[in-house]
Amino acid sequence: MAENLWLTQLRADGCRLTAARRAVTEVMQSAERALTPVEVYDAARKRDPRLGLVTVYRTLEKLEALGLIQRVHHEQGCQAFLRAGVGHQHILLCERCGRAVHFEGDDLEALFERVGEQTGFEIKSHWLQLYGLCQDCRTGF
Amino acid sequence: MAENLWLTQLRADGCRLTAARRAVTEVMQSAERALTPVEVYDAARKRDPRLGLVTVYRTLEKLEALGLIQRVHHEQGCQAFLRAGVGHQHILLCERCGRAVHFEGDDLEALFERVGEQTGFEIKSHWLQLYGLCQDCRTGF
DNA sequence: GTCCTTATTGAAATTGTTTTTCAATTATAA
DNA sequence: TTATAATTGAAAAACAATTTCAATAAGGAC
Repeated sequence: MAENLWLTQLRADGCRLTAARRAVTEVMQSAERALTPVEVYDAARKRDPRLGLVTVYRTLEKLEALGLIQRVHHEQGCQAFLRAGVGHQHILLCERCGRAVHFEGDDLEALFERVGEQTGFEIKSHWLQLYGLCQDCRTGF
Repeated sequence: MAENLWLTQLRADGCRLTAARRAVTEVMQSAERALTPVEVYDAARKRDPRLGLVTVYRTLEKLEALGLIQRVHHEQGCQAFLRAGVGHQHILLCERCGRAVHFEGDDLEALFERVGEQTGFEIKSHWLQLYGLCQDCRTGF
């Protein structure tokens, strides 16, 4: 019953392990870039051809609720999902191929303090995303 | 012909100044928080009751292209617009009332350098948004 | 001010995305 | 193996955004 971590988590949450959930889970776990629901649908149907788009939406919602995937915001629209980082991590996206990488270690406390003083706001959380060119896309292709 | 800056910019871009554009412009210029196209539509119709939603979409698109408004990304969905900041500014949003404030002066160069080294990416741009509670929402209401 | 040209408009239709409904299916515990 | 309740896919509905097109009106020319 060699289950992977996400399936174990789903089960711990009281979910049944179905072909649909396995397919969506595998797709999301192995994705190198953020995928839209339709992209997930297309990819997952190769593993489970009977899969419906509705189930993809529902499964993504569940995975997001469990913190296993996260939404990625692009210039136009924000309906793409990527496996979540561990702990407090942010995303770095390649502008050319879309590859997504997590990184950590932003130290923005000083910034928050200053902005808080200037604006009167109490800063609660933040959201940082970097864009650039990945190694492959920099060095030709 | 006391035109304000946005209308002057629109005209400079070759646009005609219509009631629809005046209405949408006024709404966006005075908005304290990010508004969705439908919210803009509702507010702008108080100034120009004949305004259609399609025109709101088109006008927002134009204003965004001119850099006068910008998209604001929320947890769920990213179809809200706010007047743009001047120069390199970021947004700080109140989690409770939605009020949006611009701030500047993030110094993230050191972070970019380190992340670039670690990941092999060439960092091109970044995107930062802060969330918190504004003064009013902190001190009761 | 009047006329003319053409950008702009609103309504309707279209397209695309997400959610809801519901009967059939199937994972899982007993 | 059976019972039961979660899960599913298909269809329909709701919602959002875009395209089409004839009517309107802004603004330059006179």
